[in-house]
Amino acid sequence: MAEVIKGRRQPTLQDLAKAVGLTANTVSRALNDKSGVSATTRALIKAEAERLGYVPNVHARSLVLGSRKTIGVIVTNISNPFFSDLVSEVELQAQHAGYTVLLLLSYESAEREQDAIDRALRSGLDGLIAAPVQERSTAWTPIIKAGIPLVLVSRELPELNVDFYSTDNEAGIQLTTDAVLARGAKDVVLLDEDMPFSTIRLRTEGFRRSLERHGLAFDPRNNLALVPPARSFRVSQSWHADDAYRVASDLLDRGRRPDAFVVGDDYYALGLYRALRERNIRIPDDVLVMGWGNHPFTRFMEPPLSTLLLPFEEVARRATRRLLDRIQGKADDRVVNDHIVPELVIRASSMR
Amino acid sequence: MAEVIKGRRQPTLQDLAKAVGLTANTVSRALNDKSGVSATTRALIKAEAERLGYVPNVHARSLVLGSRKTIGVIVTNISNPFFSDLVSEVELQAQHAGYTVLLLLSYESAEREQDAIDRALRSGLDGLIAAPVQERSTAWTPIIKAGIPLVLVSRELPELNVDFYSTDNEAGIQLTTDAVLARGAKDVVLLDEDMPFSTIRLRTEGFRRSLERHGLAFDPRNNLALVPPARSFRVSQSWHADDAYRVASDLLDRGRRPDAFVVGDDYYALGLYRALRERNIRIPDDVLVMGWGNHPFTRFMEPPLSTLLLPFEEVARRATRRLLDRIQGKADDRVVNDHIVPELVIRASSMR
DNA sequence: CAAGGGTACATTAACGCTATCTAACGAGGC
DNA sequence: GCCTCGTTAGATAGCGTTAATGTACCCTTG
Repeated sequence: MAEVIKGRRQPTLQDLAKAVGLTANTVSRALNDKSGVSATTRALIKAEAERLGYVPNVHARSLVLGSRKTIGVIVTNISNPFFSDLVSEVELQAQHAGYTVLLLLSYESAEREQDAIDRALRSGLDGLIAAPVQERSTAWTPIIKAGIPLVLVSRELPELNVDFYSTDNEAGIQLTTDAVLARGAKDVVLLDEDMPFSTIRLRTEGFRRSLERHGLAFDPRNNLALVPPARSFRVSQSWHADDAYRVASDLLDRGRRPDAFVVGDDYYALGLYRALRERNIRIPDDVLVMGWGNHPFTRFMEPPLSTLLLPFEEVARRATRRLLDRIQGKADDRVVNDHIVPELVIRASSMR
Repeated sequence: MAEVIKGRRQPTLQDLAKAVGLTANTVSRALNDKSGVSATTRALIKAEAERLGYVPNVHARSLVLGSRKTIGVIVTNISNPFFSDLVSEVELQAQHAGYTVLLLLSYESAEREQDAIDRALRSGLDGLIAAPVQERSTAWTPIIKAGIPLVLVSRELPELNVDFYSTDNEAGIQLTTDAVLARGAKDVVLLDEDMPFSTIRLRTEGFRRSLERHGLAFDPRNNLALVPPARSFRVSQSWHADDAYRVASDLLDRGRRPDAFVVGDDYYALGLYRALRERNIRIPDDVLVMGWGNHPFTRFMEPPLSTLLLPFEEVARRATRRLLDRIQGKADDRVVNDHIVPELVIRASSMR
């Protein structure tokens, strides 16, 4: 009994061939809908395959075809809604194209990223979509050397000269900044993370330009409030709000009273709201607030937070299509650098 | 030139063997740290492997070893923080054990789940962790027949007779219900999703028992407010809050004034807060509110929401360990059914 | 009815790796 | 100096599939 259950291995192509009295080759062609098999034999084979519960061995298949029909995704952390949206959409697109997705997490650490790259390299992937952690691009060269198509998202590594898709951070910050300036704000503070990422640099730059375009001076000491970088990326990002709360409280306690805040993360707005509320500073009457990310909870903040809808799904869609094109050799030689402009979501926090 | 770049395929074991003047066999043993190779040759081989950038071909390796060192995870949706935490932790544990993770999403649809199962079956996985969508267990039997170790999480399928790990829904609802009852609530409403899941049934049951243990009657018409089931699982779950807002508003507009709400999802609390605020019903003075899930934003709600910390990471940790044990044949024959008790997080919304 | 062409299947050979078995070699014991 | 034994490496086989090539056989055609 036990022998029957435990000892029965998965039926192979050979077993199937023997069962129908044909050779493995014919059976293979029949199942893969290739020519050279009569309709009746094909039907017979397929019926028998069904009956035996035959499942082709991917390992053997991958070996001979040189492909596993799998793409890898390296992101820091899927607790971040941006990345979970991104990964979800990649999975969906990949699925449509008959690919599966290998998930590799780097947890915002260079060593873990290196490890993820190594594992990607050893996983026989057909392609890789990655949001890099470090600015050092050399970690990725083995992927390129191995001939594995690579598409970057979210954070750019210009030296690598590979396709890149991202939300347009510069356009985004200009949208949010302009929105408060259009409502008459004259003294705006950008509350953002103190991290050496290109994304954050672009935001600061765009912010400065928006102010200057409106004839306002940009002074880092006055117009910038920096939230210390994240401590851990495992846990949910509520500490983002805590840190922002502290930074905003300090600023307000120093007597600073800007008439608008533009933040780099909706969670910062959460902390900022509390800091303002504790000091009876009213939103939007006394101060305008613009968020970043359109997190699901923002619509239910009090007052509802104006924010920026980031097109991460579209980023993922384009990146995946591009990757699949590269895998299938259908892509042109041009290296894509695509920044997708986000969308303003205006709610009460910025309306006066 | 182009020929050199494009034509150079990945070096194989044979290439490496030729380069060092040995056979593939010896090289294999050297690289895999098996006995039968002298220390000096081993070092020589490893150096040459490094120099050539040799990466073993997983396809061939998987074929001969019969394993891909990959486990699959099927969940409905990683936008749900519970599942993203779950998947993250599975990835972390798997990584430690030298496994990679294949992500398959079912989007809360039976057809997509079936598709995910098919793809899992055809992916040559060593094992599978899944949170099932449908209650029909037959979809999973091919996995079991194929001898792929399966561990279920979050939603149970008793007929399947496989290991199961979950947060303890019954204990959880009793914790939250008892918390408001202990603060003197006499008329409690459970605001939960109207879905035929075992998890939700268990919650309703536990809720009823908590009331009865405190000598209170349970009447579905009075003590239950049902939120219509989710429409789509692609997008973030802010509509959860919308739906809850509507249901709560209806209830309040019918003149019903319970002295406590216990909800099945923190997002419901978000909608509930708004409905209450609009009617000038104060939390916690007029009504106590208990959430479910300890989402990152709950600490920053006004007032901060008391809620339930769900030990999804622990669930993932145990499930993954069990799966790896099964894969490695180290598990006992006993089928595990493990419910991990959540933890109360008491904040202002339930304190009076 | 022989030549030609297509169909339907079989035979053989990879794909790149690991495992088992075998051979060569040098060291040590009597 | 012969035998034994342990160590190191080579030879061979096989994992399950697909691709390339071969070979019957039947049908058509002049």
